[in-house]
Amino acid sequence: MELYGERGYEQATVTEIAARAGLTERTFFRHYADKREVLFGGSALLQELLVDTLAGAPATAAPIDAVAAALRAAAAVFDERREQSLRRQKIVSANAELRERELVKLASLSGALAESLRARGVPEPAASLAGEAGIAVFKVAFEGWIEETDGRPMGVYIEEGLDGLKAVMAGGRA
Amino acid sequence: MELYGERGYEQATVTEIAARAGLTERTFFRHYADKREVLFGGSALLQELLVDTLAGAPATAAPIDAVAAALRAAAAVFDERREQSLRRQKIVSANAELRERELVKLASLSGALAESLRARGVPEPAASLAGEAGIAVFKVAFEGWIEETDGRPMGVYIEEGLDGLKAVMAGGRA
DNA sequence: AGGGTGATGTCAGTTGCTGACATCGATGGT
DNA sequence: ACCATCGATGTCAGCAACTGACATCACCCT
Repeated sequence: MELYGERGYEQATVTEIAARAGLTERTFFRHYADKREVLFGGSALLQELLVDTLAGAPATAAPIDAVAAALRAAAAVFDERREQSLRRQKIVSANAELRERELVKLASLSGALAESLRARGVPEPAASLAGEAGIAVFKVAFEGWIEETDGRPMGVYIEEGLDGLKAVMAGGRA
Repeated sequence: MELYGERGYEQATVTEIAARAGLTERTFFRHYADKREVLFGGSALLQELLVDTLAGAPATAAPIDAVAAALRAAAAVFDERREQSLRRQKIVSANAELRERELVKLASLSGALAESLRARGVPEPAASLAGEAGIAVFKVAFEGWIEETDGRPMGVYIEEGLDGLKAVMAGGRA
């Protein structure tokens, strides 16, 4: 399916993609809601991992700590698939429509975190804020992890992001 | 241009919209990059307001305080146009493509805040984190402000969001 | 008057995406 | 073994978003 890698996302027509997979265009659209979705199937798994980890955190844990646990679990998964993540991200960031869709997936993750926090009894707006904060940290950490070439695992970037956001919200200057 | 309000976003074809404005479909696409952009023209103004306000904050202000000032300025503008915001948001939230585009605009705001902070000498990743945090607060506050029917101005929701996020990041439970 | 410039119209074409209907292979009950 | 059913796939026709190429027209400047 990585015809996108060869010719770029826009240049690859759905008909070609389907043909390459031995299928019809119509069949493609029965499996994926639209041309973009092919690249975002894994996001549902990520969301599941985040929610499950968050739900598994001790009931006494503060919301931000439960979110942090979820982010750490996610980071571990990404570290296992660095190559694949890199290839995928290269395609996504090269195209506006794909970046747009990525934001939708991130927003969905944020919503899922918030929902999961609410299930633990965290009231609004704290639940939504914690969900958004978690995804903000994830975004910034992921970006750093993808760009850097030193072999630092994503978990390090997550901790850096968590600490950085805590400092910022406490009125820190760096 | 609020043919969207009458028949819903999807039902209104670009040809119709253009005709209603006394123009051609082709001309429409010369003014707007795509069908969605018509509803997001104001976002550039909002971005300008945020950036200018942030740039106008005292050089001694902590990043989060500069961001807070920008959010307060934005809130004031929204309060002046509550009716228009409500009508617009009703259309946007009713359609997935429009919600998607809204996320792009919010991400752009976040990036602009970060850029502006960097110009003040705030290092990465603090600048990006503060930008993301600001937009997170904005999102949650806007949502609350739009849904509620009591006449509380958006500034109140912004303060609530800022305090809430500070509490969350400090390890608070509500 | 004439020439340049920018906004608009016209036209033809590509591509993402959808609905309706046909086909076909596997599965399961009798 | 037979057939009914069902899920996945193919076929076809069509709509609407979007684009490139070219013509036209209004307006301004000299």
